[in-house]
Amino acid sequence: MSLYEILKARHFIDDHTCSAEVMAKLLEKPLTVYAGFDPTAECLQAGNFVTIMALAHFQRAGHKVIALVGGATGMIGDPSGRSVERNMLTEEQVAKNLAGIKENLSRFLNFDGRDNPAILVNNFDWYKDYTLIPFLREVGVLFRMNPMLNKESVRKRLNAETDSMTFTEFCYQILQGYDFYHLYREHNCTLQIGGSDQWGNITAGTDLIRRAIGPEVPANGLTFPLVCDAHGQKFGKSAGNAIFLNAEKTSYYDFYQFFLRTLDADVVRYLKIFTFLSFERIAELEEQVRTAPEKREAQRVLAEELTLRVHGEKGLKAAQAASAVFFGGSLDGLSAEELEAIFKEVPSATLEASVALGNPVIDAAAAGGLFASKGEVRRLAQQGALSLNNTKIDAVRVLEKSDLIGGRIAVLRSGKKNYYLLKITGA
RNA sequence: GGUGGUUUACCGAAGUGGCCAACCGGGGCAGACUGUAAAUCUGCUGGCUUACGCCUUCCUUGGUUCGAAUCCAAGAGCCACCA
Repeated sequence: MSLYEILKARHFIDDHTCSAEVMAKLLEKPLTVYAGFDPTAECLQAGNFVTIMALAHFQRAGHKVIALVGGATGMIGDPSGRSVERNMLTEEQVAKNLAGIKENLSRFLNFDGRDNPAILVNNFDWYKDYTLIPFLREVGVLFRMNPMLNKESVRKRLNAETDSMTFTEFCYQILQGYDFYHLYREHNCTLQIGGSDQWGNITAGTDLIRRAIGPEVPANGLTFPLVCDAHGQKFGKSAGNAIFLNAEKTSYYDFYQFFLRTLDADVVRYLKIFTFLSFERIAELEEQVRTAPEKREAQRVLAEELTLRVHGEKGLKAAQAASAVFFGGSLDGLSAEELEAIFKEVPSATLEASVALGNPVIDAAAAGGLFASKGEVRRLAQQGALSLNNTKIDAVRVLEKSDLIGGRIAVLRSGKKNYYLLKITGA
């Protein structure tokens, strides 16, 4: 299978700046290709997976890949929404984020190999000493207002009733366009890939290169569809929070569970996009989704593949152990130590025995700061949503010494899957 | 700089002197049903010693009034058009 066919079959192709035939042909010969990442955090998110996997497919096919981290563009950013505030990242912070992102990427891309290693660049390196007047004289003159204004992202904002656009945001496309040009000159990079929302920024780059070098330069762009779930929600968010690749920000358990909860309607597509599993294996799993959906075998494979790749054997084991307890039901026979290990990432509160014991459980839960307010805990209890050590309790249930496992721990649960640990000292 | 508009809870959006802790929709949380689904139904969604009680809320500050999200004044933010 050619790279183009693979990308097509795995849902990585949305559009390209040339015809499909030309693009397919271009991909047959080794190219240098790049994609950009925002360095706003010290690690990447599940939302970056599509881009990462696309780069990985390119590298596997023998192309040279460049991951560009937008240390400069990230500072001015694309501040959609109301809060125009963008943190000016310090140089140290960018350096730190850069290292974290490289670590994340290295799970998918090969940076070290002797043959065809991927490289990581930071666009701050070529902007930090580029001052305004030279930039305007050398680069600014190559941009025309009309195409800039006609970009969909700009037009939409100009016509919007709210959220008008600042000059800074408007200039974003110039910088991203220049990035491509810079990489073309430095690394002979002739292809930029990105999500379909990057189309305007990518064409800004191809246009700039053509204008600066000439029409014969084969600079091209390729976009992939934005991944959404069957509800139309953007992929990579759980309860409004992004799924991060660092265990400190998203626990092994949450990471694993996020993929385990994939909808039937999405899971096959996700397997194609987010794993390297063969098409035969995916077809098998697809068959299982059809015949035995309640087993959720495809979801399990998806969660295992990704957890293993991102968090390794250890992370996968921890996630599965926690999942077994959370959904297996019983806490019987587990020691306080084991519980602490399994519930390591779960919110916990430490309370004095003198204040906690003999008083309603809901008081302890509220006092520990595990819930927004006491009213909320009471409400949950009244709705029958609260469990103590996996047994439902009501609002007046008092915390007894006999509730403490190992004399110091009680497991509190609200709803089906929200666990909290109450640690009692001095009992 | 000028003119007009706008500002209500997580988001959207009603409310234009008392019946307002504020209709409704979305979102979220929870319960039933389930496959840790989906769909559906139901309840909840400012705080408090659960209280037909109290407290803090409708951009801010001040005012009018027995009484203000609602009226007045000043200010701030945002948007549009014009310069």
